[in-house]
Formats: sequence, structure tokens, C-alpha cells
Amino acid sequence: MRVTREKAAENRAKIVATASRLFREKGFDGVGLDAIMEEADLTHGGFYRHFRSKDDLATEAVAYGLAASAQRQAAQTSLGGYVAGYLSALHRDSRGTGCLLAGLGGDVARHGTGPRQKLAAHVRGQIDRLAGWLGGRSAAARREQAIATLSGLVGALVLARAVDDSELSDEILASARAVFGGRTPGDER
Amino acid sequence: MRVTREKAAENRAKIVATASRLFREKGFDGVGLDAIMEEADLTHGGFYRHFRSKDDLATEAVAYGLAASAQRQAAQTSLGGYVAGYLSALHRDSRGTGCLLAGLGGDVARHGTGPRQKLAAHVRGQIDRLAGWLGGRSAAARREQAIATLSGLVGALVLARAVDDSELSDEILASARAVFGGRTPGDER
DNA sequence: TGTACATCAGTGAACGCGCGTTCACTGATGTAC
DNA sequence: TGTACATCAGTGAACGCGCGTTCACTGATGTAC
Repeated sequence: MRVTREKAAENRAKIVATASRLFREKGFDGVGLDAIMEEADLTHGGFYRHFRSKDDLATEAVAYGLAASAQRQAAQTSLGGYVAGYLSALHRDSRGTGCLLAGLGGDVARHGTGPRQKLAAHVRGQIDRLAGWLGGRSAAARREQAIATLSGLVGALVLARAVDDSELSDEILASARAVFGGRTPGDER
Repeated sequence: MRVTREKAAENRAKIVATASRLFREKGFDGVGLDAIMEEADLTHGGFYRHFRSKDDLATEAVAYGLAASAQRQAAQTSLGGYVAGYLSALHRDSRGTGCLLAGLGGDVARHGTGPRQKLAAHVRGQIDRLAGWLGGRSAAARREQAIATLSGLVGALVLARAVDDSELSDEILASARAVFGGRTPGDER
């Protein structure tokens, strides 16, 4: 049964959004196309009307997830607010809708060039925006600090999720918030 | 053909070491037992004489990789030396033998409790050791800084590996080295 | 120390399942006149 | 505007392969006497 061009575009978008969530939750190799199509309310046979392969979908799903992250960052007005949201327990516990760098960074590194290029472009944008929020004598110093801050945020989220101890996990988030959230590093609590 | 108890223990250890490397390179779901057994110079049928399941092996392989990291850290005498090695291009390019937190952190978070418990214990140890190297007015401040530093190291390595642009990758490593390597943050280059 | 037997690490084939991909088919949509 | 036909998004079955796991078997090791 053929479907409106509009409806087809809608379906395609739904597949990408669903895949982006499921990939972040379970990894590229942890979800099958049938699971993705089923959650998008379609049968898996129709997949190849929209995408050339699973890898092709992966590239689009990565781009979709990164765009969502970029929008979330753009909605923030200060470093402190952004960091508090990024290193919140809520963000830690919502892998599927959260930062793609933390959720799929390891997987992307092992995969084809498509996702890795999108990710590089996204990282450049994040660095620029963070640098704008940071103080520092020179543009180079601000950029350096922005890269370290981005690394710290991503690493803290990865560790907070990987650790099987909620107390330690909370402590990782709190410490990283304190250090990267805009306080002068080295201050007492 | 039965084999010496000694030889059997040797074979078992080789399986764990090989698995630890291959898992870090390709992820838990990216390597099959046959590939692991073949690289360990065995046939895949004998696997279940040593392990109850692939998950069981995963737990041991994680423990093995973490122990190797801990030993590497223990061999260092200063924060600067440790950070320089950790954030080197060599470490970035040797996923299979490198830091398990960065190589498998995302995968571990998605898997069973075995690996996640081992990882939490390892993270506690790393924090303590980093805290010992760091200056800071109080033990709490040193610990907070240690957690932020560990997060920054892991995040920088993940990003440097994920990005499809060697210049950006090098810049991430260099910036993180500068900020986390022991300089007072905020200094000019 | 030597012999007889039980054990069991490793082999290689097989099983069953899931996954990525293909395909013949359906029937509503889109288009040409 | 209406009609006839081509297109093609979606369906559901099928294919082939790889993977985790099982199993009957082998023959050297380990043990009991």
C-alpha cells in the first residue's frame, strides 16, 4: 500500500529518530533493524526503500543525535547552566536521548568515516561555543580550556554511567560539576 | 588430546588476554568467540572448558585490562609523566592495549554487573592515586580535582579517537595535556 | 617404579537462532492525457 | 475535472551467514594400586 510522500518522509524521520535513540541505548551492534522498524511502527522489509544499509542509517542517526545536542547547548546561556544540566543525574540516566558523544563515542570510533566526520564537525562547534563562555587571557587559552572542559564533561558522564555504584556515580557528577562548572579550579567547596 | 594442567592454565590466560585486547578494539559485540579462540591458537569448541559463557569471559577480560592499566599507572611517579603517556598519540592509536575505561567504558555501561563492579573498584583506585599526586588545600579538594582529572583524561582520549580529523585529534590531546598535566589551569602556553 | 584406568583439555561438526539483506507482491498515490 | 496507468512505500516471507552454545569423540595426562 503506497503512502503519501509526506507520510513517507514522516516515516523516514521516525526511523532515524528511533534508531538514534536505540543506538545510544544499546550500541550500533546491540540493536537490529527489525527492532528499530518495529519501534517505528513499520515492518522491517520496507527499510531499504529509505536507506541503502544499516551503516547508512547509522550515519543519519548520529547526525540527528548530534543536532539535538547542539540545539540543547544553544538553548543555554551560561557555562554553569549547561554544565549543571549535562552532569545531572537525569542526563546520566537517559542515555537514549542524551549526549551522543558520551553514549556512542566509543562505538563511533570503531565505525566508518560517515559518523566520525559528523562527530568531528560537532565537536568543533561545541568547542567554539564553550570557548565563548569561558574566561581566559587569549583566544588560544580559552579554546584550550574549552577542549579540556568538553573532555571533562564527556569523560565524567561516561564514567558515571559505567560505574556500578550509585554513590560513586553521584560523586563523579558532583565533582565534575564543581570543577568544570565555572568555579575557579582549586577553590574549596 | 588432553594437555598439562600448566598448559591448560596458560591457554586460559591467553584466551583472557586475547579477549581483552579484541574487546577493546572492536567492542563486546564486535568480536566472536571463534575469532578470540583462533587468535589464541585454539579451536572454538574448547571454550566452554574454561568459561561458562561469553559474558563470563567478558568479566575476566575487563578485570585483566583494568589490572594492566593500574600497573601502568603505578609505574609512574608524577602526574605530568602519567598524563603525557595517557594523552599520547601512541596511546590513542593502540586501543587494544590501552586504557579500558576509554576503550570499553561505553560498552561496560550497557552490560551486566560483573564488569561494572570491577570498573567501579578500578576507578576508586585511580582516583586515590591521582589525588596523591595533586596539590590542594584539603583532602576533599584533592579528591574532587582527581575525579575531574580522571574524567578529563578519559573524555579526551574518547574524543581524540572518535574524531575523523587527525589535526583536531592532536589538538584535543595537546590541550588536555596542558590543562590536566599539572600546569595551573588558566596559564598561557 | 610400573601398570591400568579414569579424567578431561582440546577437536571439529552440528544446532538453532537472529540479523542484514533481498524479493515478489499489494494497493494507494501520483501523473499523463 | 475525470480516467487509465505507472510508480513505489510498505508487507511478509525467504535466504544465507555468523554467532553462542552443545556434543560425541580423541588421546595424553593424572591417579590409584
